[in-house]
Amino acid sequence: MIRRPTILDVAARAGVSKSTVSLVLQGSKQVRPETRAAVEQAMAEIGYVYNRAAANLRSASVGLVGLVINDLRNPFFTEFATSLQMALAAEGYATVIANSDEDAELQAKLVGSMIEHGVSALVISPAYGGPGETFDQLARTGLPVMQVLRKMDERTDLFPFASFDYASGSTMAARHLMEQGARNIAFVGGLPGRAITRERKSGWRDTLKAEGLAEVAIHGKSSRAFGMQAAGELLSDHPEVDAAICFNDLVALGLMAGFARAGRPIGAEFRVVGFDDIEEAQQAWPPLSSVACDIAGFARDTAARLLAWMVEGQRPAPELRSPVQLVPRMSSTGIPE
Amino acid sequence: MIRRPTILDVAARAGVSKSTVSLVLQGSKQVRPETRAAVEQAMAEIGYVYNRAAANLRSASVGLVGLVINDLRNPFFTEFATSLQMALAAEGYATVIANSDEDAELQAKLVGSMIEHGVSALVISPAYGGPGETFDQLARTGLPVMQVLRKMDERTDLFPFASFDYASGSTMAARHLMEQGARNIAFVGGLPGRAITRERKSGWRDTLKAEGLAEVAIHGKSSRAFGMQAAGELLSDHPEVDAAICFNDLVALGLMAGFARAGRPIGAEFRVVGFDDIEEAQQAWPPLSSVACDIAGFARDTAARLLAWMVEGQRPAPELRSPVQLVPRMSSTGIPE
DNA sequence: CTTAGCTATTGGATCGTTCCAATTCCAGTG
DNA sequence: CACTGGAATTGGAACGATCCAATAGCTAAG
Repeated sequence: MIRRPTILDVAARAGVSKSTVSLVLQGSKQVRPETRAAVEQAMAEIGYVYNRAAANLRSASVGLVGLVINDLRNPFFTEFATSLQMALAAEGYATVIANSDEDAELQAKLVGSMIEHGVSALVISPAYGGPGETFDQLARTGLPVMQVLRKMDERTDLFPFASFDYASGSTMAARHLMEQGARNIAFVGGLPGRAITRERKSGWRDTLKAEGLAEVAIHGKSSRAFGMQAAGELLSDHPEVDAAICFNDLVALGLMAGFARAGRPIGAEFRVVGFDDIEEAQQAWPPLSSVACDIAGFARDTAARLLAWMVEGQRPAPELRSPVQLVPRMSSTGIPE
Repeated sequence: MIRRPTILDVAARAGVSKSTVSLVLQGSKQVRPETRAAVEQAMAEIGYVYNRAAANLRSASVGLVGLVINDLRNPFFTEFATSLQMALAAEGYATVIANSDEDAELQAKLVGSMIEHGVSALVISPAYGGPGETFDQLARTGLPVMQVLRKMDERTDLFPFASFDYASGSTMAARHLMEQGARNIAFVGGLPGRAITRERKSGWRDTLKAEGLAEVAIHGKSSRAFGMQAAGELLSDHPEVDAAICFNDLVALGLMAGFARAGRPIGAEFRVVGFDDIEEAQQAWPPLSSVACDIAGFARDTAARLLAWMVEGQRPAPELRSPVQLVPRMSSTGIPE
């Protein structure tokens, strides 16, 4: 295979110096329009492709942002990842998306690989567990790093954290269910002890406590399969429960599928609210009420904050909470749309 | 911010030359164990991080593979992307995942950006339309490029293509539905004219033709929303239809939701088969029959083929088809599991 | 006609690695 | 003790861009 052409080849062909070609590449307005045109034509003719590695070697910044996600298969995270990528692309930054698959070791490798590739910032929704030293090391690089949607369980204060105001969402969901007439509201899903589980439960717990109601909570993985399993558990062990707030929409959808399987309708008899308001929520039957997190907007905000940090050195506040919104649908109101 | 340490700093600290440090980095067994240890300690002490950009500048290969996906939000593609990433990670390659969001222009930009970043190979599930010259240019780079799951609509023969044997899957689905007693089988979803739509329809069409049955096809976007809409259309305009093969599981799930909304049960009265067998298919209610594509296995095969190409220069066959399998579930058999 | 003051262009040094040929080291041999 | 040969180590060139200070080209003023 032949050598890829360099700016020297372009320069020779266009009859200018390499420096001029470099200026053209950088879009400097120093160069005369005719010269620029000649250079551009030469580039097109010999099929020149920019070598970013070489450029970065000399001039620090790479215009590359790393994104490490604990579970890219979860549509909520997929949506975040793609939205962030687009927001950053609009500003001329490329994004490297990687999936740690909840594997802390893999996560450490991915982060390392990204740093080696010279990312100028990192956004991470961390996997739990694993050596916290990964993060110490990361902090020592001085790179802008934001943890989003999930706080790491060690060294939580190393990097600014941005997420949603889940606690209010939880309160809204509980109040809404009680207004609809529900009395025994269970909480389903979420691994116990995790910060995010605590947050998403807190409003529910406070509301129930204020009313002196019993608290039924079934914890587990945040998957559709678990929701289905929990449905069985609720139906057999807690027949008095007449509503559920689910850790996320996947659990809620699984729960609804479980009820459907048992021939029990969702809506007026048993009310369900989820978290995240993924696209599927409104297309399920019955449509699923959910605490909506404007994830695309959140991704844009994250991009803006990250850019402010990278470009102007403006480190964001240590903790940021974006507002959430309850979207009532048939699964909690019983009213078809 | 202070300068990142280089191998020169490491060398100074360890009391060796930069060349020795470089050898250690490359894991050469030329260096004496004691020397290696000293170098490694020095690296740890001053917090050295490898600069891949500089390394790549000198020695072509980057160990970076680009992956461009037309719709990363589709769980099928998400699964493929994450599986491919893991398969490549196991071989020491990093993967850059990008989502073109069916935007050919964005796709061109992403491909360009990846080449600039020096990927040593590219896997692409192309968006439709857009300037075919992007691909000509890509072909001219001589990089190993594989198109997967979808053929680009121009210059289809530029790069090897790997996908599933959808035509057989379609035949299996049609035969299965007829064995279950269905007579009027509709095809729902898929944009008309697209190669993949043709493939997924072909077996259905042939089977119906052989039996002299009428063909009802409703084409449209491959989304849950479209499936829901199509359900209404089927119920009002084609009451004789008693089964449907859907372009993919998302459409099928939308269709089932639409039927549920109308109070029409899925299973014995109306049978549905989807394509892709996404995780949700078995967790939906009723569980969705689907033509299963072992996407994780496919991703592994793709990784292996790509590596053979990259490392040994072994270009894969121009067209590869992985086998598919029909997974009958309640949505087509009517039998609860 | 010279020259100041621009603008447009240029050559050389530089970034942090790898590669290569050359050198040093050292134990073993005659 | 000189010499040999292999292992371990080394210095310098190279990769392809950017950056900077210097220079060439040009216009308008003196």
